[in-house]
Amino acid sequence: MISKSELRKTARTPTRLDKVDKAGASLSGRAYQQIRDEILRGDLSIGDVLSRRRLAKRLNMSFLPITEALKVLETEGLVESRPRIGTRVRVPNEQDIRDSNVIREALESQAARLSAQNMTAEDKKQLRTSARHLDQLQKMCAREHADSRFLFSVHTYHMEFHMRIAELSRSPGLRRAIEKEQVLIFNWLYDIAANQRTLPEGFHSTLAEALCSGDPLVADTAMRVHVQYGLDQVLERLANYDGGDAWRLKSTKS
Amino acid sequence: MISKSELRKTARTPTRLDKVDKAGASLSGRAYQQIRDEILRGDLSIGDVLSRRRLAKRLNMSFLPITEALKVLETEGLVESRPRIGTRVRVPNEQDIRDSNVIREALESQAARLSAQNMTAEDKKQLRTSARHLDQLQKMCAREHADSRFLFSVHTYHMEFHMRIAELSRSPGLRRAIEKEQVLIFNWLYDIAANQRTLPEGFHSTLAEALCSGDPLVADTAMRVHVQYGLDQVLERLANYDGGDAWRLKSTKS
DNA sequence: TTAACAATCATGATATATCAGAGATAAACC
DNA sequence: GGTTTATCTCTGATATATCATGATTGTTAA
Repeated sequence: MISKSELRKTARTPTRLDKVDKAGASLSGRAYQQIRDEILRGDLSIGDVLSRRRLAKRLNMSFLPITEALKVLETEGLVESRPRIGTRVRVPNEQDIRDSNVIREALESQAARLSAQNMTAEDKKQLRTSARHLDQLQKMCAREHADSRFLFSVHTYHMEFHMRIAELSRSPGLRRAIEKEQVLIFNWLYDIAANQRTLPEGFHSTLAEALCSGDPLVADTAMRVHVQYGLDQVLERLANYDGGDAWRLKSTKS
Repeated sequence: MISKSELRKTARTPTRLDKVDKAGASLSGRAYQQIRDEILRGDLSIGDVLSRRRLAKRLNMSFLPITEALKVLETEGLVESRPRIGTRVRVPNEQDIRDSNVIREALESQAARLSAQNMTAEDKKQLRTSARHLDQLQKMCAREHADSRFLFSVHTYHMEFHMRIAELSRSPGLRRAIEKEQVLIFNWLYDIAANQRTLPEGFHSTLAEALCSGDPLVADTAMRVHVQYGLDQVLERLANYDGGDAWRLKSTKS
């Protein structure tokens, strides 16, 4: 059994929402961070309309910084905008999910290759521990219906596990790319596949072992299996989610 | 021997600079395209300073659309900006090149895998032809000192060859990602390794054959070899290129 | 001659104001 | 009652103006 404090202890790298960056320097940077966080936290869900003016009022700035922030978020694929109509949190279609998974497979298998070559004994020990914890946590999720708060924290832990591997590749650029792609599918998966699917026994431990083997090809293959798993379930759930062309008349809370 | 008209004929997909998109609709979209093209064409080279006001005057618009365009180009990694100091075409360091290559390897090997599975007989035939042409063209470049106009067109042809493979993966998202990464390193490589290095005999034909084999793993490996080749030479040339902290006092032509 | 300093200039960041287009709404017409 | 149309409000897009800050340059004092 794992307590929450223990959970935090293993995840030492603050690699997710809580990066302050130099982006906080400018107003547009702060707006970017704020909106991004709210999307990632789920405060804004898929399809929610983002009014520049309302956001400006809420964040205490003119809507020019907001516009820039949304522009960036749009190029990152987190929101979508149609001229003179509106901006909303992006609603992905099946192809988007598929593509995202293809790219994720490419990037993370590359990270697996590099990590397998670069890991120290200490790295391996930590990764094995994380994997074991994660497997236990997810088994708990599958068994009883945990509250969404707990589900979220497990999801966060899962994400950090993958980001750890990305870091072990020792390629900052690759890490950034993976983080971006993770972020992209983050809210999609989290929103749609809210109740975790059941995973094979020792799902992450197996992956960790493959990485620790030191063989790039083995690591690559294991990661591909890992990423591919469960794509179909997600797609199936997505099918029930519409939100296609309804742009206005949504919850216009922000 | 290959004529230029023949060269065009084989490259049927207009997948590069000349995309008009819906980006041309808005002023900021047009600005984005224009500036991007000029960087890619080499009219603006690495380190060149981009004054928003001058650009605004030159493109006949206020500098707000320019600002948005540069913001997007910045998130794409084509330009870099320091608050209240200036904006310039991005000057990559060694790590940037390395990372870019790692990502490119990941994405393109993935494309190779998928392509190997998806290609029709017709696709294979066309790809083989393109590869043969490309090999011939590059051999010509290596032999005599061709003019930069010709070098550029060969480089373009090379890029289109890779984009063809990206398209054969049948994953629009992957294609987009590859194009973006290609664009990123495009001007770097073109500027720095202006005179082509000599390539192994039948460099691209070998790759094409691997793809046509239909085996994902073979295709993957071949693509990795292809991408990796010559990275060191590029890095060596980059070392001679400084431009580190000199922000102002550059050619302030735009 | 050189080092410190101050004025000036250019830059990006931001605010405010205005514009044009798309949807929604409701009145008017058949 | 159902359909059309006019208007009204919302949106993002753009222009202009102003601000704070870093860079440059010219001046002055040692």
